[in-house]
Amino acid sequence: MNTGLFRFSAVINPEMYLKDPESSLLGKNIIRESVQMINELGFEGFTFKKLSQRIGTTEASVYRYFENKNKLLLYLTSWYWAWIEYQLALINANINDPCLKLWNAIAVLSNRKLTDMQGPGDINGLFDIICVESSKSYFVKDVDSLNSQGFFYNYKRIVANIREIILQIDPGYATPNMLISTIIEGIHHQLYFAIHLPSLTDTPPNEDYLEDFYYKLAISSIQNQNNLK
Amino acid sequence: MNTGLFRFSAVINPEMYLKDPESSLLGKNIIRESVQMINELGFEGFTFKKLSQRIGTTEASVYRYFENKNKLLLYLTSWYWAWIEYQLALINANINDPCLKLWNAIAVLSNRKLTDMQGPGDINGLFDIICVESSKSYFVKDVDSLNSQGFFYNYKRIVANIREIILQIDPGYATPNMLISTIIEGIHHQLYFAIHLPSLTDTPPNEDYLEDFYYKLAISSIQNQNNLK
DNA sequence: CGTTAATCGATAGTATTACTATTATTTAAC
DNA sequence: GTTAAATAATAGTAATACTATCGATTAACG
Repeated sequence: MNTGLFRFSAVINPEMYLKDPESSLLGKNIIRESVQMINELGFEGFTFKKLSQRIGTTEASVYRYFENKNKLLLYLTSWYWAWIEYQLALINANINDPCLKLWNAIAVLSNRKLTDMQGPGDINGLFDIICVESSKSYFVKDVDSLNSQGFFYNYKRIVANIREIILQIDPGYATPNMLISTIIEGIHHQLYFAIHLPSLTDTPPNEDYLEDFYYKLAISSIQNQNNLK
Repeated sequence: MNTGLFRFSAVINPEMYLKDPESSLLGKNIIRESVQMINELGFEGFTFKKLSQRIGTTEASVYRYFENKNKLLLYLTSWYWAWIEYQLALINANINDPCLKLWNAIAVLSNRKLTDMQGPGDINGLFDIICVESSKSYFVKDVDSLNSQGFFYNYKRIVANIREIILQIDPGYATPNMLISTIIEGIHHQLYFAIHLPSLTDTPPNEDYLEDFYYKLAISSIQNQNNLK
């Protein structure tokens, strides 16, 4: 619950929707229930028809908000990255140690360090969608067109954001973008593998094994880049 | 061209197909053209109808070989991993240094060190499918059922294979599976990002930047796991 | 040489998906 | 109280993802 005098509001490229889902009750229902249903049915099994039946409206009404379900997925992922940007700003406010900042960032990306301010909607359900379905928003034939329309801007901002932290640790580190995107996608994969394909990951020895693994991976890569033959 | 007296043959779980595509000319056409068409149209745009028109047969005939296009994708990815297992065996035959073995493995996984023995079919086209589409074979609602039927066995074998190399470098390394699956998925992502979302990766400074990055990442993680606070 | 079985092509048909269009009704805005 | 906007209701289309049936061809076997 948000009891404060300000609240989080995601900045989303308006071209992702036909009508702003935040602007009406129906729009909010579309967002809330689509998160639920994508997790229940998987993105392939999810359709606007099923969604409209569940929220007691018609397919045509849903289509007035989103061109198709891929655009809806793009909207959800962009919303998530805006939320992450906000979480990063909060958790690293007034912190100077760049290593701690990196640790915090990795914890936030692992959905572990959530500030007490709750997000609107089901943020855990949304995180599950990010882990399982979000790569389907860019592994598509029209990725270049989507990219030129700025549909991946929110994701890119997070990568740029964490790149600055890494460069604070070592301004000479050569491949910060590769490191960050490897870690982000890695977190999502490992969480999925832990549930569905456990032999592709390792049994968690402790609570924060995931942050631990990726933080150490990052730090050792940064520190060792010039020490290896 | 294979001019030798033995040739590569992939071992695939027979439950992935209804009729072995290797057993007939039509089956081989299905495999060859589906690799082409999935790359041209993307997996979502690819249909059995379009495939059958292209190879001059009927939809029903294609359905006699594969239950649906997801099973075909599973077949293609399994075929790829069998091919990789064979490549790994060749490139690391008679090599003792586990670090060199790891480097070779990462080079093979990056589609860079191909032995002179050509694989049947378009291995580069298949590799593109692996980078872009293969995660869609496990990010599905019925992943657990597919997994229990052994449909990801060939992938798991590669991970187990490279885990042994890592444990040769350091028998005490705690998270070899996480490291390997992170690297494998990372390679595929970075190659895709380099073409379509370049701000999520870094501009390649040299030819083997990708192997270089992931090899250093692996080695520094292995060497440093106990040196960090 | 003839029978049988397997394979494939041809055709047809169904349920679902992914939309688009139209109209009437309700709600909100001024 | 009028006007405009939003939505519900209905209908319809093209494509997708299959399934079923039926001959024609080929191969396998005795």
